[in-house]
Parts: sequence; structure tokens; C-alpha cells
Amino acid sequence: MSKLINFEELEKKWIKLWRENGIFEADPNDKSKIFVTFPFPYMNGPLHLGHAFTALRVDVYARLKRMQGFNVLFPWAWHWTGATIAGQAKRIAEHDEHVIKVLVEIDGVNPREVEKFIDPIYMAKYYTNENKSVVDGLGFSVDWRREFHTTSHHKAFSKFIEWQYLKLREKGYIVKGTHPIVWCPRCKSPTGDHDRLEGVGVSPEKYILMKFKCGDLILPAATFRPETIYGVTNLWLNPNVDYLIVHVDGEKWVLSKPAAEKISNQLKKVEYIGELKGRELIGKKCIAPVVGREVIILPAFFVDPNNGTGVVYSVPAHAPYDWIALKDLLDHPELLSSYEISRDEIERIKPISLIEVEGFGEFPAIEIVEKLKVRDQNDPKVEEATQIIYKREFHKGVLKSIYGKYAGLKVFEAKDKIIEEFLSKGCADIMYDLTQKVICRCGTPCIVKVLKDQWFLKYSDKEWKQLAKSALKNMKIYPEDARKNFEEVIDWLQDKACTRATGLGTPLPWDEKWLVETLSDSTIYMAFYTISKYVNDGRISPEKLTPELLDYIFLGKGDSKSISKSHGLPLNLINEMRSEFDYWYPVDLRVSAKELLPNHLTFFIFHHVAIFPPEKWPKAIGVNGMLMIEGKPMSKSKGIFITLKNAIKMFGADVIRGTLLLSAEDLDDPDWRNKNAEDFRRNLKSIFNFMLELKKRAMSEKISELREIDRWLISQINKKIKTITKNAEQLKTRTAFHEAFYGIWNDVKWYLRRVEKVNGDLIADILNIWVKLLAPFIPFTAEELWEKLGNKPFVSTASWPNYDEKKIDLRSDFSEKLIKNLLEDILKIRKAIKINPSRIYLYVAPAWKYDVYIEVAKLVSQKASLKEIVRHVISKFHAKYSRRELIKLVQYSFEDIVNSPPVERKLKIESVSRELEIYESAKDFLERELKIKVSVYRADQPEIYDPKRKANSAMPFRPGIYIE
RNA sequence: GCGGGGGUUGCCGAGCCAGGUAAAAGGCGGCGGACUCAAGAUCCGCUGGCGUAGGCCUGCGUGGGUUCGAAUCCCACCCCCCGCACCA
Repeated sequence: MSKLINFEELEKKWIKLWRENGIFEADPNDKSKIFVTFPFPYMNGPLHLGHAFTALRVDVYARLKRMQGFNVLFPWAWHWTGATIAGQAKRIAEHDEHVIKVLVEIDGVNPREVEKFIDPIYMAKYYTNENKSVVDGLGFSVDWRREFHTTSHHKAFSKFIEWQYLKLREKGYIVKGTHPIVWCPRCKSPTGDHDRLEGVGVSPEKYILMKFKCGDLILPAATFRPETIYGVTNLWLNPNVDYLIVHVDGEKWVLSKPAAEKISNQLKKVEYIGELKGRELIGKKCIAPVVGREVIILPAFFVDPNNGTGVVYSVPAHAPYDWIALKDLLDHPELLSSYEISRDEIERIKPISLIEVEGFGEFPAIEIVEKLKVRDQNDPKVEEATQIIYKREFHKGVLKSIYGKYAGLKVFEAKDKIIEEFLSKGCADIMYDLTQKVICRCGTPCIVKVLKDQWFLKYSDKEWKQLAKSALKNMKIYPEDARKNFEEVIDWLQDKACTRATGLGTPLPWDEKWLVETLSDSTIYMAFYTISKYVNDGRISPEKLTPELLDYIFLGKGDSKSISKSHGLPLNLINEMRSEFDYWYPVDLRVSAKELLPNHLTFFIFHHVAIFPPEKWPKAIGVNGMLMIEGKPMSKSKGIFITLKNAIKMFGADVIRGTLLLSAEDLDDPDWRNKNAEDFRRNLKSIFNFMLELKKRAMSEKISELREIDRWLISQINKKIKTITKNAEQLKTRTAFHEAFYGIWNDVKWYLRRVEKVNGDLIADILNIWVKLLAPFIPFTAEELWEKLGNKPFVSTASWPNYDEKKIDLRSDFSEKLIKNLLEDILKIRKAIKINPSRIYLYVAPAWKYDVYIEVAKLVSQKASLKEIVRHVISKFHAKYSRRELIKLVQYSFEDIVNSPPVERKLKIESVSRELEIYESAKDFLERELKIKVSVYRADQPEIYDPKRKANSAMPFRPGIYIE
């Protein structure tokens, strides 16, 4: 038996044939177009199963639309922009063992190649090459003539990005700004989460510095809660810490040494004047800002020079640290006396209540300290107490009358206003700091740096947001649930830095020391696909892609004749490019994983609405889950990672495609399990052989008439075409493929059980339809079957089956359902009675029971209650039939009708006269299945064989059954 | 903290928006049977519990509620996952 199929060979064969015939190369023509895109993958590593999952959904859609007769363009490109590739190259140059190990062991790069990766461009090219063959290997229906990569290493693409940025600037969407970031002083670059050894998730926090005056010195106390200044009772300094006196903005500030260093990175000029020990100021008095009170400076050891300014003010009513530190002083009189502070002075300090908060009394800090039994200021529980109070007061706290115009407001409502007021009065300042340690990958502790004159995309712009929203409104989002996410992100988005100092990319056209960053040069590049073909075939050279020409191509602005003249380009070329763009644009579908939703996909919308007119705005976005492997999130460092190259080697393309497609849809995370892939491989082989066997039968078994069961199969296949098409069009790829693969298979299997001889012509048709329905999902297997079924040239370009609503035959569906129910009942009984039956007798309900049934159905449709129906039926029929029988029948009928969907209710009423005939026609089948004789009677027929009086139990659509 | 998504029978995963067709699709696994010298593949049946007649009981995170009827609607609670920006 030739049961072996070799997927590897078969896949190679079809890739070659598809390419040779250029069936995925798409140029403008007079057909309707569909333009689909997948976000270009980043070339710092091999493509993996996660890429495959998302791209597969694009490919399925592309293949479906192509078969539906659309002119479909699915192009591909490669992302090189950013610091990651360069960073990786640098680490290889530094012989970073971990990086090299991952490259060799996980990514499968030959160690001799790795050495060459010290050149980032070499690395990017290497992966681009590798990955291209993988994209082909999976059968993605890509038009490669439009391929490109990003950055200044692709002159034409750079020209496009320059144009994009000039447009954005013209529209006023690019602004200069200042922003605090986590910074590595050694690498002299921002340190993002992925670049950290320690402190992942930590971001700059804004401290407010409240300026206390002490003679000519300013003591800037750092706080997150400047609104509590009204409750200040004293100032804290750490007596053991060295402080610096520095010139800042014309004032003399006292700061801890680290604080002075930090502030110097935050756009403040810091000049050294002198030094002093904390103890030197202890016991002195200073004037608190805002309230103008004189307060004493006291010693506290919780004050950390590395945190904030090393100066802290005290609000014992609302800050556990402050309250416990005061208590510590009272508990240690020796400390007080060493600073010559009288105990009296401390005892005179009374907490001032400022904020009313549910669940606490006057002084929340005191209460929580007592409740948690905090020992002293070194007890870790102080931190916990602080967190509890801070959160509670921030969200639920209400300001008391001491706040004047702010009184009655919630803390979170008033906070920003209060800060604004303090800053404008000059009694406060700002400093950024990290509340937890952050260590750069290079081992250096990070600080906060305020970068000035950075370029920002003004995502905060109200009008821009409005445009983005109106684009969203007209867009299809698959699944619809994800729309909420987009709305939320658009609202929430703030200005975003759009340039970088390091890495690969396109220089900003008007400020070339900056590179356009990676989430900006990936937003409207799909437009470039429409003309990259002309660059690749040499019909236009990159330097000719001036802003003027691009304005004409993409926006229709300017005059082609004069551009032709000034650029030395043929007029028809310019017009062809313009009309090619005009033909393909807008993007009809873009798909990505949900991780890109709050950034890339949203920016994709923003940039389109900024630059293009509404008719060129994207039509649809698909979002999917993130791939898991064996139930765990992918992670290269943990070795939870499968490259596509390996996966193809292990399973072949169609097995990967099928397994991925069946694993999830919508926002659910697909979970790749090798075992599932193996199971699917078995099924794929089975279905392949099944169809070929069936083809053989179809050729030898001919039947001239169309039997009921044949009509049933036609009905089923039409239903399947309908659901598969509908689901695939909405990117419900799992459901669609499941129906195409298992759904049809089960129908056909049932059909084969039901008949002794197949209707050959019908089966031949069904097989062709079935292969077409499988083609978008598992194209290689489908092509091979298509050929073996005697078709040519390609199923990939064959026309998608149309369903015929008229062929969806509810009547035969219903008959078949009755037969299935009957078989099920017989098997249930057989199981329960545990005997070996010799013969089966069936009794279809007598005519009068149908009369009652119809009567009940009528009353149900009038929304009568069961009670009413019983009463009505008894009054109508009791003369002829017993009350008990009637009640039983009404109860059965009522339940049966209520539990049927509306279409079926109608069918049932129409089928009352057919029931006997249906079972008669299935008699042979039942006998074959059960391997015993079956007799069918009508219960009211005279002289029937019915020893156990089972005919009495016959109900409409539920025959009496007697098993002997 | 803010925002989003979830918890379903051995596993994966439908159903939930529009309550009744539902012991709850489908796949996987397990068990039994057919085929075979045998194994594999394939096909059929079973796969919550009980039951010598198509039935009964229990059941969809937990606890309440609405309803003739709830996995589906309402309320409260518990738990899990994802994103939150200078990474791509």
C-alpha cells in the first residue's frame, strides 16, 4: 500500500511550483484588491512559532481572499531598526558568554558565524536570509518582489522615512520636550527593563522638594506628599551623613552627596560651596515653607542619603516613620542630650491632623503603628505601615478645613493642584529619583537623567486622538473585544520620544544626530510596499525618491510632468507608481499579537490618520494571543523556544500550520505542544489517505438518483461552506479550520456509515470542494490532493466554493437527526438491559398523538402555560382518550416543543406525516449497524407484534422500542 | 495602582452577548470491540455516578439572587493571566 506520504518532499515540490508560476505575485489589475500585512519581524534572531502563528492568520486570510477571486497582495519585509541588534553585536564583541550560548544553543547559529556577528549589519543580513527561507518553507503566499529591510542601510526605505517625518513635522505632530528617564552613566544611554540586571519595572518617581529656610541655607525636603506640609512639626536629618552645600538656581542648598550628583543630571547647575555633617544642624530651627512655621531640626536614622535629598520633613499625624522616630527620641534621652535638645521640646511636638480617612481616627499614622506593633524606626514594619496609610489616604482621604480652598476634596483630586500652586510660588521644586535600585546590564547602578530637547511625537494632541478614534470607528477589529483596548490606549497615550541616539535607523532629516526610533518607522511603511517593487527591479534609484516625488505618489500632490522633468524620470513611471499606490492602499488587514496592541498597532492608526486622507486609512486589524510552549510563555533564556527552522525540520509546514491553527483564536493564547503536533500529523496522514480511498470508491460506485441521504450530505457541505467562509473572513481561524478539517470529515464518515454504495459523482464533487476548503489552512496537502484528484493547475488559485442557501435542506437534516436519536436510544436501552438482543421492533406514534402534539405546539406558540394547555387539551380530547394518557402526552409534547429551537419546531410540525417513512428508509442501516433484524410498525396499525405493549409508549418523534 | 481578559466535565477547548435544542460541540488521552498471525494504522462503541428499557442523581471558581427553568442574567467574594512607554 502506498500509504506513506512524505510531507517534506511534497512541500518542497509545491514551493518550487508556486514560485515558478509566480502565483503570489500581485500587480494592479481590474479585479478588486485585498492588501494584507504582517508586522515586519525584527532581525536579531530566528523566526519562531509565535511569528508563525500570527503570520499564518494573515496567510490564511490572503489565501481565502485569493480563492474568492480578489487580487491579493501579501508582501514581506524585515525590521533592523533599533538598539537591540547593535547591542547584541557589542556584547558578542565583549565575549558575553550568555549571549553567545543563546545564539549557538537556542538560535542554532554555527559558532563560526557568531564571531562575525560583531558586525550588526552582518547579523541582520544573516537572519534576514535564514528567515526568508523559513517564511517560504511555511508556505506563506508572499510576493517577494517587494521585499526590503529598514534603516539607513536601505537607501530607498530611509528616503521614505524621511518623507514620513517631514510630513509629521509639517502637521505639527512633532515637538521638542524634556523627560526623565532611567539612565546608565557608563553606557550613556537609557536603560530599559530588558537592559537591567536588577530593578525591572522601576521607573523614575517624582519627588517634590519643599524648601525649608535655615539662615541663608535652603534645606530641600523630598516628599511624595507635599500636601501634608500643613502638618509639619519638625525636620529630619541623619546626623551621621555628610551633606554638601551647593549653589542651585542662585540658592544655597543642603543636599546629601548622592542627591547633589543626581540633581546635576536633572538640568540643574550644581556648584560646590562646602560640606557639613548632619549633626551640625541638629537642634537648629528653620522656617517651613507654605505654613511659615518655625520648626526644629531633629536627628533620624531612617533618613537615607541615597533616597531623595537626604532631607525629610516630619508629619507625625500621617506618616508612620515620623511618629515612630519622635517616639524613639523620647525613648533615648541620651541621644537628645548629646544634641543638647531638651525633652520638653520633643514632648511639645503635637501631631496635626490634616486628612480624614474612613476607618481611622485623628491620627492614622499613630493608629497603624500601634496596630502593627511597630518597634522602632528600624523595624521593617514601618515600611508596610507607610504603604497602607499612603494608599488609603491617597484614594479615600478627604482634606480637612486647614486646607482652605482645597478642603473637602479627595487627596488624589487636590494633589496636583496643590503641587502646581507650591511650584508656582517658588517654595517647592522637583527632583526625580528611583525608589529601588536599578542595575544596568553592564553592572553599573543607574540614575535618573532628564533629557532635554528630545523629539517627541505629540500623541497627547486632542485633535490627533480624535482622528485616530474616528479611524478606529470605521475599522473592523478582530475580535471585536479588542476594540475597547484600542479606545483605552488612544485616550491614555501621552507624548512619546521618537528618536534615539544609538543603534540602527534613519537619521532624522532635520537633526541628523538623532535616529528615528523603531516604533515610528514601522507605522506607515506598508505604503512603501506599493513602490518597493520599482526600487528592487531598478526602475528607480533611491536618491530620486525625494519628498516632492513621494508627495505625488502617496498624496497625489504636485504635478507629475514637472516632477518628471526635474527628476529625470519617465512620466509613465511616475504615474504608474502613483496608481499602484492608489490601487493597493489602504491596508485591508493587519494582524499582530496582542502585545503590540498598546504600541505598534495604535501608532499604526495614529500615523495613518496624520498623513493620509480618510480613504487611505486602514480597514481592519486582527489581534491574537501570545504563543505559549508546553503551557509556558516563550523565553529564550529559559530555553522555552522553538525556532521555525527546527519546527519545520521536525514536523513539516502543514503539521505546524494545522497545530497552530487549532490551538487558539481571538485573544486566547495559543499553546504549542509537541504532542498535539504529533497527533495532528497522524490525523493529517489519515485524512490524506481517507480522501484518496474515497476517490477510488467514487470512481467505481455510481448511483443515478439523488437519495435522501445524498441530499443530506449536500446540505451538510453547504452549511460547512457557509460557516467556514464566515469564520475565516472574521479571522476565526480555529473554528474555520476545525470545521473544514474535522467537521466535514465527520459528516462524510456518517454518510459512509449510512450508505452501502456511495453516490460517486456526488462524492467526487464533495472531495473537490473539501480540498478547496482546506487549501487556505494546509495548502501543501491540499495542493497534493488537488493534483491526485485529477485537477490542475493549483488549488491555491482555484475558486472558493460558494454555498447555496437553497441546498441547505432542513428537512433531510431533521430526518437524519431523528435517525441518530433513534439509534442512540436503542443503544442506550441495549446497554441498560445487558442482554444480547435478537430482534428489534419500533412503533411510531398513533395519528391522534400527533393531533395533540400539534395542538400543544399551537398553544405554546401562543405562550400558553403548561397548566392552561393541559386543561385545554383535556377538554378537547377527553371524550376519546384517557385523562392520564393525555396528561402524559401533553407533558412530553410541551417539553419537546419548548426545548426545540424555532426552526425545528416548524420542521417537526411539517414532518408529522413522515416519521414512519423516515424509519422505514433507515431500516437497512439500522440492521447493518445493530446486526439484527428490525421491524417498524405504526402503533395504531392492527395486528402488530407487541408483547410488552411498547407501542403505548410511542410519542411523536420518539418511537416505542422493544428489544427482544 | 490603572486598564483589559479569564476560571467549563481526565487534559485542551466550544457554549455565555440574544436563559430552555446541553451531561454540556470538537480534538486529545483512556477503556472495550471489529480488522490482523501480531503490532501499528483505520473503523465502531463507551469514557461523572447509579440503573436488567430510552431513566434518575450530581454537575460549569465560591456564596447568594431573579426565573416555571441558569454554565448562560444580577449582586458579592476568591483566584489566575496580560499590558502600563523610551525595549521591540
